[in-house]
Amino acid sequence: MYQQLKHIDIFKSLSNDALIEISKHVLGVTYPKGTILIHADKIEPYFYILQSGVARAYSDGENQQITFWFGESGSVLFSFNSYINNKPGYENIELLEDCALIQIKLADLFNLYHANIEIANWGRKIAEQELIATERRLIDRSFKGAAERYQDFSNHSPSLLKRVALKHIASYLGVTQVTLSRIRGGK
Amino acid sequence: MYQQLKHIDIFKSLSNDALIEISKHVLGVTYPKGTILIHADKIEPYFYILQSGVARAYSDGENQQITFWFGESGSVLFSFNSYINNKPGYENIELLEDCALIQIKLADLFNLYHANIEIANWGRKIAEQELIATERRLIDRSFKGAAERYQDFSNHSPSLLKRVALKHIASYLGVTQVTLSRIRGGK
DNA sequence: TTCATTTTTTAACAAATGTAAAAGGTGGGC
DNA sequence: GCCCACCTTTTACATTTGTTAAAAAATGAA
Repeated sequence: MYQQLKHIDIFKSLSNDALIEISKHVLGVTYPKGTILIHADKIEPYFYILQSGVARAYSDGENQQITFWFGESGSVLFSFNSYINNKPGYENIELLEDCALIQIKLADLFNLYHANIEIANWGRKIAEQELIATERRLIDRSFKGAAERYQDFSNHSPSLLKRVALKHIASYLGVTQVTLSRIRGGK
Repeated sequence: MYQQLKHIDIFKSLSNDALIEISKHVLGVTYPKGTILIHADKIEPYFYILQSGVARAYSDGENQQITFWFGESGSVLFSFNSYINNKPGYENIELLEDCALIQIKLADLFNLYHANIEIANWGRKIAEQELIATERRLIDRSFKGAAERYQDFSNHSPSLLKRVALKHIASYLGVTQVTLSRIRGGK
């Protein structure tokens, strides 16, 4: 397992010693397209790193589903509220393709955080990177119109644009599917 | 300084030993209303904890300012991109009242993160809490209408509603001042 | 292929929000 | 107290986006 982790981007900042510690607790898993890996309103005990495939996080509203996150190879994938507050989360995570993932129990990860200072700081940086990306998206919702957000998305994530249904991209961008269709049609 | 930190909420999860370590590097400071404590496009070298007063973070657009964060007593206050990536940030932070703050150099804080595992995990939790709050706001922008976002804001932050100019609250909620005025008028 | 299902686009209309300008309100400094 | 600057509300109109429904296009399984 150690040999495998070594080549994954997110682990590249770690020393060999730290990586060996982590590798004792991880498992490679695969799930088919359509799997709901994380369920809303449940405490989900695993943390995943996506190695191949695409996933989305969404919440259910009264008459709509809002997709608010996409993951591709290299993304970390977990129930925010389970991970952070040990409480049931608000998001479902669905695999949009067959996926290969690295799996680690939250309990094991927390033990590592409290036993190994290098891993604790690695975990800190993961949260910080997610934070800055999320805040940028929030700000963009105010500054940029829907058309510009769509352009940015196509520029930064051309592969998601090809692989993910437009209805999911529409809600990710904060518009209805009809509006996204209008934007794409250039009207 | 240690005696002072002891009574601040954000430090309450720390052991005495860790708090003593931190207290060696912090300084209590005060700044008047109107001070721009953090400047966009600069690497800002300090991390602050707000003890009294109110602050806002905003970015400048072409013909508007977007406020995307408010801080009250207990909030942490720093340039995200300086702190996380050691690069110039995108936000200005303005004090909306006279403020008392605890100040610590980022360089010192990072040294503490790498020297003390308890402080490293404390820093991890700070980022995680900001992350979950920011993601919730992003999701609420899709699920809730402007009127409901305003209601939530008044319920959760009645004191901000009293102390902060409505034009700042409007952009925080993602609407124009005219729309906010309409919502408040019940129309 | 063909059929059934799902996704995407289009259309017509309704609702929400934005823009610009004016009027009213508020508070600080002289 | 008065004036000035700034903040908030109001009005009228323009624009964007949403809603609903239907048609067209794409997808996938037998």
